[in-house]
Amino acid sequence: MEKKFYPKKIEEKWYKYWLENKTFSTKPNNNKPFTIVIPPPNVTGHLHMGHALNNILQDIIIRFRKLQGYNTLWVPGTDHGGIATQNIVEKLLKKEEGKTRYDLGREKFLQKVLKWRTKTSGAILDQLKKLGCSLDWDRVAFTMDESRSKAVKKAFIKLFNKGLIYRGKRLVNWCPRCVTALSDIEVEYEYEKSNLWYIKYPIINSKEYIVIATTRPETIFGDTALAVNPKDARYTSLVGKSVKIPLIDREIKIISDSIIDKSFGTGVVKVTPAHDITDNEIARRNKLEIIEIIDTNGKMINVPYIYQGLNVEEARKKVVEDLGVENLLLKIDNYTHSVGKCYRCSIKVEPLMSEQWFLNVRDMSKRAVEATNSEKIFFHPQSWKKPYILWLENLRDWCISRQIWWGHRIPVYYCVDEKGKQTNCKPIAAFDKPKECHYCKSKSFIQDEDVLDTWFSSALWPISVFNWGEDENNKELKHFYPTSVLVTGHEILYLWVARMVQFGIEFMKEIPYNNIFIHGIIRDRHGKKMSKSLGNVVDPLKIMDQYGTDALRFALAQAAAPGRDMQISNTSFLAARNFINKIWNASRFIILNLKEVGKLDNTIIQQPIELSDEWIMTEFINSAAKIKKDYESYNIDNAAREIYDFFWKKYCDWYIELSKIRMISTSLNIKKQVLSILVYILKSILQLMSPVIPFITSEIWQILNKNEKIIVESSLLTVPENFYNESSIEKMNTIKDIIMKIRTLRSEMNIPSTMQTEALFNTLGNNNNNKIEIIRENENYIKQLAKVKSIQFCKNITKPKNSAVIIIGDIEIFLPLEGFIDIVKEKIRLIKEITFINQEIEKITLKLSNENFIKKAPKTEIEKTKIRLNKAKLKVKKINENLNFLK
RNA sequence: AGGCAGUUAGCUCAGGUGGAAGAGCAUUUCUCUUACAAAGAAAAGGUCGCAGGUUCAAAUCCUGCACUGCCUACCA
Repeated sequence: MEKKFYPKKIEEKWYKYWLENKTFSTKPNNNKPFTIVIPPPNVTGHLHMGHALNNILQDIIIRFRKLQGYNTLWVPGTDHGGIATQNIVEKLLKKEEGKTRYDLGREKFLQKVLKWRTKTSGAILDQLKKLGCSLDWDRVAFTMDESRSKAVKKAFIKLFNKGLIYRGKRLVNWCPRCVTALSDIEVEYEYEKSNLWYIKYPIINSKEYIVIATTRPETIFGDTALAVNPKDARYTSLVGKSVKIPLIDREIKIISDSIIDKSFGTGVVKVTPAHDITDNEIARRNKLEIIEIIDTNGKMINVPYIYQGLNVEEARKKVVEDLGVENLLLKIDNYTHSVGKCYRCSIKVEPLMSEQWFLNVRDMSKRAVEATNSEKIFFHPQSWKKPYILWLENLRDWCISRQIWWGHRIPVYYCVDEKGKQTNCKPIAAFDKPKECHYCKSKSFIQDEDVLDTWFSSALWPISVFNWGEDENNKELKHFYPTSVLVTGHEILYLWVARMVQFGIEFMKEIPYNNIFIHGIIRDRHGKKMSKSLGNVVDPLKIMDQYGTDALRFALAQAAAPGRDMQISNTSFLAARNFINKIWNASRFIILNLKEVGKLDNTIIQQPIELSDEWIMTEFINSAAKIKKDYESYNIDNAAREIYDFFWKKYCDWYIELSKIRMISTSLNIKKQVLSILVYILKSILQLMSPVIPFITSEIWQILNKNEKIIVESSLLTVPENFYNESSIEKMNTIKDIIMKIRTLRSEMNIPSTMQTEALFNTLGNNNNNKIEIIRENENYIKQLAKVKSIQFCKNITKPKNSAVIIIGDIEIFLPLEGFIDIVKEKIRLIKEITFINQEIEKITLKLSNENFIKKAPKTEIEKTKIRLNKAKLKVKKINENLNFLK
């Protein structure tokens, strides 16, 4: 323990130790469980700052609860990441072999993905280890392993048999690039500059036109009506009439629907039910025909030959051009609107008609809302509760099928006849291919081609990790479920969190967690979201190498106010690293001194014998209570700040410095006494720090207690409440104030630090024995920290020659500074102080002369103000006296 | 369009229940003082977004506005 900089090597050493000793492996025991399931990162993923933050916060919570004696469990795992993973492997396939997944076929392609995933999935888990995460590595789960697959099938079959899962042709969000349907929340909306095209539709049997405004002229071929608001007087006479669709001359009717906004565009809307959600609803209400004109690859179909096969953009250009030629384009406005994009590939989503599987979530949502309203689930911060409930209440059925290959294949089987043709029998949901159809006795079946939305398996995560799929009455599930808290960013609140609640209630009759801790997003120092395209990504692995894992953890913890985004930059990591180093060095000081006194029974705290002892104990008791409360209420940032403040500003700056007086004592007993307190507080604060900075605290703890349990497995030391002494804080403040004022003076007078001065404490009047008593008792402190060699006490003397003065209440402190005092400087200093105090006096006098203040303010407040005024007045008087003396 | 946050020192942020503006980083000055120069001591730096209101008293409570960010939405 010689080095002045803390050794980073210990991080690897300690994690290895924890792994080898299975420190984080948990079995149900008699203690109260505290459980967290990890938000499983995608197998494709590599650790970014967001992961680091998310997992560090979980780790902090788990580690703290372990210290408190809970039966803690944090379950690790990874997600198969459906579309995202398939996309990556497809790209790789194209690059390496120039092939598409169709060239390989389903089976071979899946083998390829599996092979790839075994290669990569270890990486992210190793990175979690590097972060120090106290996950139970005996329980690594994967959303597509056997047990999780069983859970998915089981859940599907239950829902299917209950009639909640159904198949139907509906308008869905479709990604033409991923060639699959997406759920409503997998679409991200972005603003885009575009145009509003005003198109003339000729009215039948008339020379008139009716003009519509649209952002999608290419979809006119799919129009099956025009719609106006029934209350729109401009058009009432036209409702019921027919118009011709430009370029194809198909006739459609003008209808009315109250959803139409009179003030938008011309107040007339072209209705394209097959490719617009609103239009689809209008069509349903008005029983309109649905004509599909865009296929699953985003190409035009069922349109005149010249447009056939064009993609949407090309078709738009051509249609606009042709409308112009026909003189049916009235005008083009600039227009900015939001367009939906695929959350996986950012390609524009096309709403289109497609046969998909849906899950009816109405009842589940209702019960999820009830659970929140009845306060079974708490949000941290609370502000997320409202949007969460609102979302659940407006939820539409969930499109759960995807037209990709990587994922849980829908466990639905259709029976086929001898010719291999699908029959009309009811499809069957089952774990395995059925033996025989109940209806037609056919023995051959085909399985549904689609796979399930990744989030379907994620929604089962809190129960599937406890092997619900295999046995829903197993001991572990009963013990660890419901889990204690879910820690997540708000970006997957709906995608994942809400659905876990729905499924938890559905399958376990109980919510999956009691608390939802939502943290913010990490931004760069300009407040921008970190993204690859912006090139502002900070790699946590690099930060760990550069500053150490503890520093990374501390910096993130300190910034993680619930629900608030955080800006983080190198200076935060630097500051954190310096703090870690401070801990190391302070511990070195104590350990070096411990060696000198030999063995110290550090389980016994000796009685505080002087002010600083009482003070640090009292401060510690206060801080410890705050830190614990902050950990428990997910205010990790506050806990980190309190730790920093207590340890550095109180323990190091004052207590350790003051302990040196006794440390240089020749009496072993005196040394032992102060060391026992130093060690007790060090050990306790190390414990309280250890959830945030597990490595350095483990190392120091072990040096302090060679034969004891490691800090991770220790129990929090009891706080000696009987040493609490409120008055010590006030007393200590008096001493600190004096020391700081002397230091300031010395600094302003440029007194060399090597020079010790004398100090005269001059008491004014008679009624201040209390304070002077405190100073008398603790004059050592002033000598030690303010570089004062001797202190004299006197009463009502006038200022000695060549000395500077400090006035604190009714005590004057004279520092004789023969040879150092600069009379001019001292004068300027005193005058400056007087002007400052005079301003204060003015303010207070004004306040006290306010009749209403005297009448209405509480008496204590008036008293306080009066005392302040008197003190200020006295100070001015004394400074003036000193000033006169200088003349 | 609606909802929710935020706006305090140059930067990043603290400031339960209203009673004299706080920290870290950066800056300046001194100090390698026997745990720590990745440190210590000190200084400087603020009309608490703007405008009203409630109150004896507002950074804090209320109303409006502005800007920033996020979420939601059937913006044709």
